[in-house]
Amino acid sequence: MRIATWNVNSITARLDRVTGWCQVHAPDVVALQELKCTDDAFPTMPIAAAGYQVATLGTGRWNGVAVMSRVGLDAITYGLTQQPQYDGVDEPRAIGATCDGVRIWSVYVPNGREVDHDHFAYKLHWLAALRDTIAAELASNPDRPLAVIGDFNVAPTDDDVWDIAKFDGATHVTAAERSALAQLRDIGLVDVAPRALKGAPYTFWDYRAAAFGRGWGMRIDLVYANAPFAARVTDCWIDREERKGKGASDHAPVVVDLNSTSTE
DNA sequence: ATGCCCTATGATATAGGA
Repeated sequence: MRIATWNVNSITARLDRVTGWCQVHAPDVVALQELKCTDDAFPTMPIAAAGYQVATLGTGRWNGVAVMSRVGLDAITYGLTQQPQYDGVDEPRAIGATCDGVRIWSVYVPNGREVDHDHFAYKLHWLAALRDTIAAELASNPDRPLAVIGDFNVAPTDDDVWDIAKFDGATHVTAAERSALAQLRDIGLVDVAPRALKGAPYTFWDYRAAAFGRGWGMRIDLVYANAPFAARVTDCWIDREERKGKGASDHAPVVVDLNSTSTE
């Protein structure tokens, strides 16, 4: 079973890239982030033509998440339990679905903007709500494979950015954000380490300053898996090829391959 | 080395990205 996560930075702008990538790599499940469109505007028909059912949560120009699946799409959950609002708005940043017995959460964690910004406090609250939501699912269904995948907007370690000295005082690398990730791991999730096909294992390169060509990347798109999921992982890798060329998202897909349970 | 930004919007600038 092949599962991918990809911040596409607009599904309508990236539609041909997404369907083309699916043709080449044949994922069974794809978690999308930053749809930047409403549910009504989501290109459901082209995605269906590519062979995928899809569950979406999108409200417009910002945020938006989805799960695409060609192996079933059940028990869809929209948003987190007690998800905090930002500026009075329930933002579309999390969607859960069960695909062939595997529980998948596609998440787009708030950016935080600046450490002294309201958005940063919102980011930490949002991560706490994510922890609580997933902890409840793990408690009620401990043997079911589960993974939270998506754009976490946190680099877990200093090695996950191209130059930690450049991040002094910046978001994405603070102790508070990394502590929130640690609390997520404490409920029984592990960070499934991706294999870089070339260079460092980054998943994001800013559009500005030719960051990709310079290797100025970050690993912020993560696979957080429970033990039953992690036990089935045969490979995890980052498709940096997809970051190249005109019309690329600023994030590369992260792919995780699982073995089958048919021999059990 | 895959190049000095990209996207959506009540657009002709702006917010947001990280």
